[in-house]
Amino acid sequence: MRQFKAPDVVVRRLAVYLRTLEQYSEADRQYVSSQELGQLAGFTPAQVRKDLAMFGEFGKQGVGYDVHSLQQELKRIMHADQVLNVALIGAGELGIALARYIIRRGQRQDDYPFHVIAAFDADPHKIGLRLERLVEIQPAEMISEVIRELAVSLCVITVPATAAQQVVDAAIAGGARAFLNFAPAKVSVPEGIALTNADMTLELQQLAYYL
Amino acid sequence: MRQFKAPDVVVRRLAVYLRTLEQYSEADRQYVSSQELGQLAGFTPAQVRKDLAMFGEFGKQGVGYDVHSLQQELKRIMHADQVLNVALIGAGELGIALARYIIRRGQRQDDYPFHVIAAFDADPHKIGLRLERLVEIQPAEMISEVIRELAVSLCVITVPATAAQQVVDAAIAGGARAFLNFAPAKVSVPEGIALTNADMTLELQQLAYYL
DNA sequence: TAGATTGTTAATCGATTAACAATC
DNA sequence: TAGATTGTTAATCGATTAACAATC
Repeated sequence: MRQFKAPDVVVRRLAVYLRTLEQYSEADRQYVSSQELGQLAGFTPAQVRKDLAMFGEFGKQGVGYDVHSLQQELKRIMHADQVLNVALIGAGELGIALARYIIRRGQRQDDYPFHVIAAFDADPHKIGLRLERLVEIQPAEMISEVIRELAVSLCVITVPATAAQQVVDAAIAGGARAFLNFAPAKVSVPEGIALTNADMTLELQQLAYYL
Repeated sequence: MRQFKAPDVVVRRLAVYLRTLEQYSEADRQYVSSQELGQLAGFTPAQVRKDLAMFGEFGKQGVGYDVHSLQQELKRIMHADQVLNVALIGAGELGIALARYIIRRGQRQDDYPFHVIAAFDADPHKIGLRLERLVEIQPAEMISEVIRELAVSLCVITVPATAAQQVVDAAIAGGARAFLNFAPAKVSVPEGIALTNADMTLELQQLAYYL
């Protein structure tokens, strides 16, 4: 297990740093300072240094961070250096669109770490259909079994609110450990399981406050 | 303008409370305690009370909160009591799926506050097509003008990363004030404009850390 | 009245910012 | 060496939790 628990806000920023570094990497820049990285990522230089220092000493005083090696370190920390098997649970219109989005990105970018390898739906009419001619939709009853067989670690949840908790429970039973939940429902997960809510309506409702 | 600035984390929880209250409302429960609401929403009773107390005294000691009136108050605070005009910018597969999701929810639930009334795309072949036979896709050049004419306040951004900043700028020029950004790009907005990032890859990358 | 639960204050906890010695 | 920038410590800021008087 991990020796210390980095705050969620730091993890979020690390993901942004990693995305930002790609630009420097593509531009073949050798070094980047916390100042520059912060600027482009939208954070202060002090925060960049503090965040990175939580995981090691990656910089050179007076010079900055080596773009390539920092990118490697961050990929390692964020597990972006390994293939992660993703399952789609709920193959409605939204789910299919999201899954296609991930699959296509993986087809364009060869080091894209997220591979959609399973899809599930409760509707018998959808069973056997394939996403992008690749991923076959399987019945919801198979969730635990298939997730275990295929070593799925990450699930995208796009079922109706009423079904969310039960499919997540089934996925956890199969060994899944992280969930991106688009269902407008509160889903409880045990210690050690990660879940992020991405319910569109909730996001829009939050934004509405600022109007 | 608003007299005090509630922290973003509080706004997020308010949106959850509002969603949670619907369940009590449908069950025709008259009162709910901070204990019960917190339980169902996934927060502590103390936090519920503190959050609500920031906006007024909505409860009765010894009794709890009147479900209906708290719901009304929260709707007012969150601007869920008024129709909010939403534009979709970027009518690719993901955008269309998200817009349909919002439109259909509005068709099912008559007090759903988000109304998609405009859609834009840069692809000439898509101009004139309609989402759910209702919302016509217009050219990207029309963003500022149409947003102003139709009084759009909220935009869902589903364009490629390279186009994100410019369409947001155009929307702001037209008077839009809040953005839900699905593009994998950092978008800068001036003071007073709200923007939430909902980039799927970023969300998945964050989750990957916990594996 | 007795029991329950709020609204609020004080205590704790954690994250951000500022500053600077270390050092490339 | 001189200039630049890191890693880290201390100071500040803000959010959460605990506790309880007020009161329905």
